[in-house]
Amino acid sequence: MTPLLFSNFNKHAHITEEQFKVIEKVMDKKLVKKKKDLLAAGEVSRYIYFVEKGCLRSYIVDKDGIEQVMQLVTEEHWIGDLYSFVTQMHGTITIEAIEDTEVLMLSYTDLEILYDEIPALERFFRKLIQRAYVAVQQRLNSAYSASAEERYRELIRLRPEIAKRVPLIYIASYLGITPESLSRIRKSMFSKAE
Amino acid sequence: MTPLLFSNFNKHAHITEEQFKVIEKVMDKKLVKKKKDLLAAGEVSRYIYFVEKGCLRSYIVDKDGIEQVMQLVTEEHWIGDLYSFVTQMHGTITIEAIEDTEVLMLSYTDLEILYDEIPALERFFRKLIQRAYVAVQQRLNSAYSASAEERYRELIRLRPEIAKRVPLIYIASYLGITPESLSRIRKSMFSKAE
DNA sequence: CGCGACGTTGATTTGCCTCAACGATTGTGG
DNA sequence: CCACAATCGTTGAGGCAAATCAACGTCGCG
Repeated sequence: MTPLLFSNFNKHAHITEEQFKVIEKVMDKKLVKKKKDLLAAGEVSRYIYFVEKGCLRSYIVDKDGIEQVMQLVTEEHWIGDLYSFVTQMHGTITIEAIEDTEVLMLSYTDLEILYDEIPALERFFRKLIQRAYVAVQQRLNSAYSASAEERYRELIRLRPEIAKRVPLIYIASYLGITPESLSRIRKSMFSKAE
Repeated sequence: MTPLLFSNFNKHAHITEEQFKVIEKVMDKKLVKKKKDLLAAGEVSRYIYFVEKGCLRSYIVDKDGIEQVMQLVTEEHWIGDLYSFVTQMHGTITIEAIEDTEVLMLSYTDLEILYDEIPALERFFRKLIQRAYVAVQQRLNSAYSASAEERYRELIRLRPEIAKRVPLIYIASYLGITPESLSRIRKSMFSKAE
């Protein structure tokens, strides 16, 4: 029994214990050591992952060879290369553990079957992706209209646990700035007694 | 009968004609004149909209009073303030017609009922939002790692009809740049014989 | 016709990047 | 268990892409 996952489902949907047992049966646990990849760019992503313990980042490598962090995820959140997962084509995203991490894996083929068996599961993921869409749209707005310092303050406000746990180089990349710039921003924020 | 909507549903789901008739019955048509609002910031968005004819933009006004265009949408696409729609809280997005436009409206309350009656409809919107999520995530990556000119070229490549139909001021805002910068980018692109 | 919306051009500024160097930790193989 | 390397964070100097501020031409339309 994995209570974190059960409560996660029931935050935004109504999955019965019987339904949950069916889902749980097809999900395997996987451990990922710090700095190791859960998914490598170029692979077809056959799974999406629910984080039970630890911390992960997903990133792409842009045309200049720069890693661009897309997601920073801790316990009780889902992560994956959604493009590759839903199309079952080769992906561009790498997912790497920032700490030793435990995830539960849900495969594409199992999920397709479960969607037909358990409509509440499809509802859950529809709502999950709705929220993710709204969140990334807001990040895009910030990228275009807020300064680097404002984006960093917003991250601290909305996701304090990320700001604490994740090395600044990944925070910087997630905010679309260089580590040097983030360092200077922090310096000026602390000297301004804030 | 609205064949555009029926074919749109069946691009990524399987909606029978009987199911479609049920959906169609609750959707009203609305005309929006050029420059008029379909949805104003501050309202609760009770509808999502399918564009049958015309062109719309959605935007927010940022803290400095600058309009930030979030979506540019033409025929056979959906638009809405998803945050306000799914939470039924006050929204921040305005939707305005760029041309005289005809939309079909689907209300929150009707959709909630239809989700229970027609699981295929829930599947359709799950997939629709999945694609929207992937697209906006890619825009975010571009915002952080591509130049303004690269983003503009990408828009022309991926959405040529938008680049043709939409005034440059809105294109610029959608790309997160000023109209002056877009003008200079276009000048240099054309002089470079491309 | 006159006015607002749209697009362009020029001069100047600026926020963040690049490049370079250097401590402090952490981890690891000999 | 220690030496050495890699990772992480910081600081400084200089550069650049795009913003800002200002002005102006054109077009469509009420």
